[in-house]
Amino acid sequence: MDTPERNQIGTSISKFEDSPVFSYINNLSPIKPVKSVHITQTFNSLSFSSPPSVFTSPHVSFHKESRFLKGHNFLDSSKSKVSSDDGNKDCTNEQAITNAGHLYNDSNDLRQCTDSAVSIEDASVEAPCEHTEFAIELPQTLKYDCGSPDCHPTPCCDNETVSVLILPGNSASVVAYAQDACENNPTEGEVQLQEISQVEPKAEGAGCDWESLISNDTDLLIFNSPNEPEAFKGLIYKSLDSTPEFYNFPPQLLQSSNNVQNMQIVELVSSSSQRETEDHYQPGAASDQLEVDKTQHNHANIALLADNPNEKMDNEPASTLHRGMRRRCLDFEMAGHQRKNPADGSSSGSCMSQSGKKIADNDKHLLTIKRSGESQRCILPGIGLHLNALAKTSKDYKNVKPETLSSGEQINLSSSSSSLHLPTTSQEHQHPLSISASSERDMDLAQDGLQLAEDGSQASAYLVSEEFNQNSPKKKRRKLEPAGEIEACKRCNCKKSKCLKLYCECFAAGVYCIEPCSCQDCFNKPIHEDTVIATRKQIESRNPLAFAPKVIRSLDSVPEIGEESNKTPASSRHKRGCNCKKSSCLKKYCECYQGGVGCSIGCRCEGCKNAFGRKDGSAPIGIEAEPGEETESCEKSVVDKALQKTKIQNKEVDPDSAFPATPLRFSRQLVPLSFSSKGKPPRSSSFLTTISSSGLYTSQKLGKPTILRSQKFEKPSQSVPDDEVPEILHDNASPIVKTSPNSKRVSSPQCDFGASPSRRSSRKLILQSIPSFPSLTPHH
DNA sequence: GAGTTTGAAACT
DNA sequence: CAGTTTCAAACTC
Repeated sequence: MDTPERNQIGTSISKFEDSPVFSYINNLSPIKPVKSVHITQTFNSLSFSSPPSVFTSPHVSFHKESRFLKGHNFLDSSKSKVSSDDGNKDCTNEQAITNAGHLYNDSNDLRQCTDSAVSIEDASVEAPCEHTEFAIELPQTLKYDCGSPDCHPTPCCDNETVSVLILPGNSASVVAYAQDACENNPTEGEVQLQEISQVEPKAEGAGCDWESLISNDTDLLIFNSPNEPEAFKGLIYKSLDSTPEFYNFPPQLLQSSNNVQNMQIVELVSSSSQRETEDHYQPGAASDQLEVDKTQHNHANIALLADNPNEKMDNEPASTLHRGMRRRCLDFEMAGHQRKNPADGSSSGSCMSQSGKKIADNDKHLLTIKRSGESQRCILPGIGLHLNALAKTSKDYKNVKPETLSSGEQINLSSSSSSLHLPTTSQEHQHPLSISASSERDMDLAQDGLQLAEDGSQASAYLVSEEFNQNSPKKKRRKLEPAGEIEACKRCNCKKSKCLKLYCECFAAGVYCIEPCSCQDCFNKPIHEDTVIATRKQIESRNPLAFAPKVIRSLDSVPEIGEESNKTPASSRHKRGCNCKKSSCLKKYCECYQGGVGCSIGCRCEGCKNAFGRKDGSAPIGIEAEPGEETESCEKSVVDKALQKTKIQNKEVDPDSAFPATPLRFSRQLVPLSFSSKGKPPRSSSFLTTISSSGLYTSQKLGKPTILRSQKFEKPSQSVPDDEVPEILHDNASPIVKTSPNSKRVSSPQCDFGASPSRRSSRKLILQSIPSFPSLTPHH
């Protein structure tokens, strides 16, 4: 009860407190609001803390991603469930999505959000695995400004709130619920139904998976109290400022969540604006209302998206997090009850309507989140969606996209082109089936979700879009997004591999091919999910690390999402090492170079001149350090820049110097976590976090987080490159200053990681006098 | 945009 | 494990 949350939450909480649920939660609540921590940090901590459970393949960076994925999942799930027609919803969805995707990017997102001024009032979701009902309530106000007339000018973002709703549950329950609502309130109910219908298909199966996923993923805050009918499945409080809290949930809770049939939800944010919205919003009432109201008023806020407190939060009281309330249905039958409940008169109707709205809102929240991410868009270029995530996300995205599109912010979502792709909200609505399908995926998504989120920005979007497309032909294909995103969307151009081999960047990255792909006879699509998975498994059977990120970064690298999180430890290396003979490791032909890492002993390259670090151990040329630091995504961006520079500079000077440090940063923000399996940054945008492919797939279909986890765990190596680290790290560890031929001094990437940003700054220092090869390098 | 180069992936 | 082939990205023009 005493939880700090209250303080933060403020008034909203008070209501909440009144509710038994609240008290219950409090009792349980392990959750503690995390305050100060930056979101990015949170992620980091989170992600790092746990190995990339999601992926089989070891990805160092994944940890972070994984969590994001979860977030996505939630979002997705919510989306799926909620397809909202309302433009408002769209907005929310967008936000939510953005949020999810941008956990890392928080700062950016927040900024954007503020700009966008999206406010999400509430989201209450009920997800029933069994019965869980997913009611998302959105206050009318939710509509925030997206441009919809209804929307309040108040910028949600300002208030910031990003709320993410996670809905696990079976869609069925939701549907029923909707139906009830319809009965009660035909108009509202219909709308809801529509939305719900979309969701329905998935829901049932998914719900359970979700839970498991969520629980597994841990990152998610979900927990259910089986006992309580209405028990919250999960509440997450989070102050925007403090992102991290999510993870704070006690394990117990998490576990409990597994048991729980219901899903949880979450989220959100809140800001004064939200509150305002809430105020506007008046819950219909009725039995359900309580829940709804709670949700509305007391939104469970999830810090998931937490934005950088610095940026946005500061403005906002932040404190408030909406609480997501979920009803829980102990029994499937219960679900039916719930359905009835909603149906119950006004309440149901109102609830329904509300719920429906809420759902939509939830999505919106997601969207809103995305918005925040918008800023990120650009940044995010790389978010890669894993197939798993994609599947889910796609669905979710679908929902979201539309909304986002409506808001227009979506477009921004960078790379997330996915969002862009998102065709339109309409699609979502149109394709309930897809949603159902998504449900499974969603489950998986929970795991992958993080990735999605990360990748999400870009890849995910793509994937999603694809899925949507495939799944729902009806749907309007993704609205093209802003041109900017398109870049991120770049994909493969496979002609003979059917995109089922590692030749295919998409496949290798664990994502489905998307429209942007120019591939022929592509099987790497959700439609061929089975094939993809089977193929993937085969490949993994041969090489368990086949889908692991090619560039392994030392744990140190774990950077905070925020700023330096990107910093890759100096130890970062290419998984297998390159075998370059003619490119001197100075071109993207070289995977090491492409990945922004120096060549290591493991490389068999000839005439290595890798600017990031030579095989011989010679210190990488100044530039190196930076690139290494960045995540793959970042790397790509960095690399690209570096390459460009190198091209320019190299012509004159050694390529080594070519890489600029700055780009990395930039990229980082965009895609902090992600790193493509290949490390193919090339695509710039796609940094999908590589999720272990296996994990993804498994998660997708199976929706069994556990399995995935196990898999993931199996591959320790990926998770931590410690092995590699030693040499490199050591080198890096010591802040080595390298001078680029250009005369720039560069600290080794490691330095960046380990070191504070200050180092970076130091990098820029130019030391012409210093020999290109720093004696510093410990290596021979 | 076509053609070439390159090196990873896949195959033997 | 080594050698060869296939493949698609990266690169050049």
